[in-house]
Amino acid sequence: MSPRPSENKLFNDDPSGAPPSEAVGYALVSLERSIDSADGGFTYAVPPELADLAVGDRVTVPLGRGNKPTGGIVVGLVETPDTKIKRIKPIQSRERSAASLPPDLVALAKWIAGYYCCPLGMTFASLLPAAVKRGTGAQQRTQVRALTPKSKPRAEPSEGPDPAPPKLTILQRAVLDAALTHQASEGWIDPKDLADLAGAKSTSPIKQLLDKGLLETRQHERIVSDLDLRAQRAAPKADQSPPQLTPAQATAVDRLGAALPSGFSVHVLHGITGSGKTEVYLRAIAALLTSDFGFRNSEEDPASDQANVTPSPASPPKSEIQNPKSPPPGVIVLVPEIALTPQTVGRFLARFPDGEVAVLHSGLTAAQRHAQWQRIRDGKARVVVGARSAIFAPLPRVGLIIVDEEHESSYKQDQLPRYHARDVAIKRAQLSGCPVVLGSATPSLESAYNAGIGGLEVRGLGKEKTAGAETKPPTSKPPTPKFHLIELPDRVPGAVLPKVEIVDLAQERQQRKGIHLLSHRLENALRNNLDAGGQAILLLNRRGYANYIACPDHRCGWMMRCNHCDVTMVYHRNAALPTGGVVRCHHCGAEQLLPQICPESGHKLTVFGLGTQRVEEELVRKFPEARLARMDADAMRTAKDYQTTLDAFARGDTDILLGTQMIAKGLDVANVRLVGVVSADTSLNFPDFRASERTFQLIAQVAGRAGRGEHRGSVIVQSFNPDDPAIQLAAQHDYVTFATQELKTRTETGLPPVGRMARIVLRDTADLANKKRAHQLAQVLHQANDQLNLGVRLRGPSVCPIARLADHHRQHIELIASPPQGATSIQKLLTALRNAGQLISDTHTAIDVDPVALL
DNA sequence: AGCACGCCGACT
DNA sequence: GTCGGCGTGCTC
Repeated sequence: MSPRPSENKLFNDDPSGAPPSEAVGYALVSLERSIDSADGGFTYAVPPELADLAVGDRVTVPLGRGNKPTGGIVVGLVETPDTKIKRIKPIQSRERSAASLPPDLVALAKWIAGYYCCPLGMTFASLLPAAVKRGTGAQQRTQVRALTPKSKPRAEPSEGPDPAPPKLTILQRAVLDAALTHQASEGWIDPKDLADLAGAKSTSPIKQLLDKGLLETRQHERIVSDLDLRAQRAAPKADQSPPQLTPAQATAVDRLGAALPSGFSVHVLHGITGSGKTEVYLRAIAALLTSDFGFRNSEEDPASDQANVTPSPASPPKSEIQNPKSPPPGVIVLVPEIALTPQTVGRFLARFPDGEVAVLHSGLTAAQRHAQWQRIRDGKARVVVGARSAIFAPLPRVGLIIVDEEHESSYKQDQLPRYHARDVAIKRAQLSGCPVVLGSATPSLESAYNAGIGGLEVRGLGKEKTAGAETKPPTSKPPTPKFHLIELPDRVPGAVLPKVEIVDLAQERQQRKGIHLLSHRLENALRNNLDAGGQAILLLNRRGYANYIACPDHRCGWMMRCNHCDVTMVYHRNAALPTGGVVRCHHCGAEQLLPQICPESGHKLTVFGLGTQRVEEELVRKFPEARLARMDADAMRTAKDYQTTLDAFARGDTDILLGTQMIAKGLDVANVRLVGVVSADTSLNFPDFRASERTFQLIAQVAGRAGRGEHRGSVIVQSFNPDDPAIQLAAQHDYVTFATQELKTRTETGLPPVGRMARIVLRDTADLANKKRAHQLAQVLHQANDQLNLGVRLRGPSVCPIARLADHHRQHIELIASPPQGATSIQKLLTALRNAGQLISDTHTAIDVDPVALL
């Protein structure tokens, strides 16, 4: 094949700047550059040979003086371009169709770019894996199939008509039969596979058949990848059949089953730890896969009012994504990255056919990711299990979305685009007209609020309708919870909630000399548990040995801080070093040897505070015979370490597993009878309005690891604040009371989820210039806020809780909006400034809508 | 993001 | 007198 000449001509003959006369239309192309234009892209002329260009196609266009070839996504097609555009260049070429995006993902990207204040091109960069763009691992393969007269009638003039079948050897006959058999089910096949199928040792009989004109070939793109999901399939257990459902599970499955054909809806699945949420997911997925109901969009548009999801003006008309001849629906299952273990994936693989499941996570190689992506896009894999970015899985049609452990803050991306996968999931479900399930034992307060947990009256549909300009026709609906609540209040039969005990560390310290990170109570419980042959989990949400290195002289008061950040350095022990260890900054990674004396007063330095290393040391001292494993970011270098450690623990080869929050999720080991929280205060003392919520979640989640077998589990929580409601209520397994109280506080303070929030962080190596810019921006924000009469509360600029990070001084401005129109007013304010070019997210400016971290 | 234009210091 | 520093602004 020779290159099409017209392409080159279009690209070259452009001296006058006039659009080529042969343009058949114009396309709005979002470029893979950080260009933030209001309409989302640049206009290019569509050359005749690309007359069938569609939204979602990936194209190469000339950009700038040098007409540098630049990649982009077609986000719109128009007949006549905007007259304000001086010059319109033609699209250079279209990329392979395998790298194009389904139209619903284009609509989703537009929403994300608008809502999270991120240039559309960057949003696409995050949506479309680089491996897919580059075509990593793609190889052209020759495939064959039997040539039947129907499939390709071809005149063979040299041989003339062949009424009699040519003579075939036995092997050739076998190959042809195999090809015909295969063709009935699958079609094309690799020559090597066909030879294997026919029992031939080489492909030479295939060549013979090709020469005889009985087989035909084609070139087919295939992605070479060594990811074999079958290897991850869960080991066959004794009970291969799905377990009997509890009544609550059965009700949950029924309700989700009823929702499947009914368009968009949101369901909060609040199921305590061990209540069998995963089984509910599996049943709902099975129901979806076997269903044959038609495509249906939601009649109303409730997503527009949900706490974190507001419609963008770019929301497509329903007809744009409606497709009368829909492919069979698939499902996306989001799981926190940390929980994406072979065990988790194995449960899905064990229940659904190998070929139907695809897995997406950060550990895949580029070629593996590409291969998974393509299987999803081609409709081969209908069950997608993956971490945050799997919400962008290119399923031809989405019929169900599940967000497991929806409260997990790791669903929020901390780089551009700063999206929250849970909220994107809700938006995608709305665009696809399908249900979304948010599952958790400790739902985020956002979900609790929207589902009516805690008895708060959610601002209903009616009220918000009156607020914005782009509202829907008024409804007479009374204010009702926007999300449906499904509860699994009991553990599956045989499992009982553990008993939780709180140990007052202040009291302990009075009664006992010396430094003990493990209280008497916890120590005794560990001893008894060991003697009884039980396993234990110890949680401490802090790495290292000690997090303060300070001068013991109170008059001096020197404390070791990072040279580049405004935080204290953490001591990490390393016996191999002459100083006994290093000090490390957990924010910028700076590291140096542990200093011995105070640089100010010359006293010998002391270390205090606690970390996993120090607990490990104490455990070794107090339980020398116990088999101990430490699991934190320092001890786990690779994903494999993590797996090995977990496997050993699951096998019972480890008595005590000590670790940071990475051990709090998903671990399901029957023999864990004791869980200890070494310090509940680390998360409680965080300068963040969500500190209580995080503490409750952490304790409840880790407590859920205990007593999953026949023995009732026990949990010991150590704290200097034993009376704190978050700790008390977690100990009582009382999520609803906690949520009720916390939502009351949030209502009083106007904080999320009742109010809405965005945060702008400005950073610069020059402190003064940074402050100045922050004040200017705040002023502009105030002006626009007053002019548009939006009523957004503006706080700051003020110094961030971490005032300096990696040599950059940091200022922030907080935007808070209260209901009823809070949902939209922040976005209106940000969009107004963005379109006026006064708010650009760049290296100095980070805009975080619905922030989860406020440091 | 690139890449160019543009206006001020140390060099052949 | 130039080479080149990276500040500012534009790309359909």
